[in-house]
Amino acid sequence: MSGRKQFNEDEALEAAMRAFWHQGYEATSLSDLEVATGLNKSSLYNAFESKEALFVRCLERYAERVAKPLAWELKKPDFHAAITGFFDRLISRFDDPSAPPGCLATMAAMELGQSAGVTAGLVCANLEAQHEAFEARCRQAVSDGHLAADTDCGALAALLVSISRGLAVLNRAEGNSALARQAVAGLLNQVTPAGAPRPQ
Amino acid sequence: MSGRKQFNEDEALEAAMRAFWHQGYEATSLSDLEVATGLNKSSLYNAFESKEALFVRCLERYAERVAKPLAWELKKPDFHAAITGFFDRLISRFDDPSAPPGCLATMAAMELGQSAGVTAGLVCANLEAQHEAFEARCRQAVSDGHLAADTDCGALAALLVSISRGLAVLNRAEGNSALARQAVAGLLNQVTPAGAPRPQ
DNA sequence: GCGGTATTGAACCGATCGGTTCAACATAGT
DNA sequence: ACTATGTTGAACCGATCGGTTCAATACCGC
Repeated sequence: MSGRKQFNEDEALEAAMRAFWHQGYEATSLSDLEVATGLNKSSLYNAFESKEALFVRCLERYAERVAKPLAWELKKPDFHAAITGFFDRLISRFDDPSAPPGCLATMAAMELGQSAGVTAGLVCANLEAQHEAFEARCRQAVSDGHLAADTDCGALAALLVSISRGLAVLNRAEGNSALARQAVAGLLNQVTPAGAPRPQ
Repeated sequence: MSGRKQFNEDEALEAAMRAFWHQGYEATSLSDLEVATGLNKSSLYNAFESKEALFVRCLERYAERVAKPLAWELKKPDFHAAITGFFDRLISRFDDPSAPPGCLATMAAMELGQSAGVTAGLVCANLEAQHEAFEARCRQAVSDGHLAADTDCGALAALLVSISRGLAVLNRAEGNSALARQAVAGLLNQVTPAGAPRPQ
């Protein structure tokens, strides 16, 4: 009941998430996490069971605090505005110098691959969630008349997932958002041209 | 002059490349490389200067032996066939169980980020090369009348780069090519519908 | 067989890894 | 002030890391 209760778990998680986001899972050592969180190794081990367990918490936090707000853009009633909003917001995160480059979930996907374990499962679930969000939005666009009735929503959604992950790769590699910006421009030209319903 | 000359450098490089491709740069230890190449640690250090130098050689080999043949598909005279050929061939590599999942260059891009060093430069150069190859092909399609005259070829090329890297992420994460296949189908539906010249 | 060389195995280096333990410490409630 | 509790620092564990060295070995051309 009594005793000291300081040390904000939320702040620690945020700091750890950013550390992992900067350097990847393996490259981030417990020492790095100590520095990032300002916590002692013992405290870290005490609060979170292990490095992997901490990383899982960080991935969950990332999905909740970073990925989900992006998906909110898809709620816009106009399909073109929704897609534009999503990718514009993604690009502006790339431009934010306070945000680490790339995407934590994408880094984890490449690093951990399909290795057994909780993390790999989370990575796949994250991918699936993004796919379903896009697919649901595309289906809505079809019933709204913003997309042709015969649109393969699953395929289009997979394409959008692929693009968003590819953008993260581009941003991670070159550090700026130049190429990613071009890619988004290309996307908006080709896939969802302004003026809503696609011809033909 | 005389002496022994066995130990095929080409085979060693191939094996090392596949090892890096499977596990990433950091996660592949010298011991792993010993097992993969069948060479002694001393031999590796003797033939290639260091682990990083070996990795650079592997990246160069990857660009030459894996990436370049993919780009050859772009030489097909019909634009739609060229793009289809590129991505179909990429997908079939994902289906090849003898090929490691994902893409070595993309893994390196995520892992090494924009960290200083030779490798980071190579990764960016690789990205730029792919972008230029796509852009040149798009320009040709414009002059062939396969793409609208006002097409932003740089943007479209960046989009295609982004998609191809995103596909590697998808394949890496889920191990199969299901989602990647869907994404390519979406791409072919939206960006380069069969029947050549895009409407409008 | 002989000489010379490519290759090997093994030992070793300092450093770091994730994980664990525990005594010392600081603090908030009583 | 006392005590219970959260936190800290430091030492330690076994293991592995990339890198280096060197004597022993296997093999080729002669």
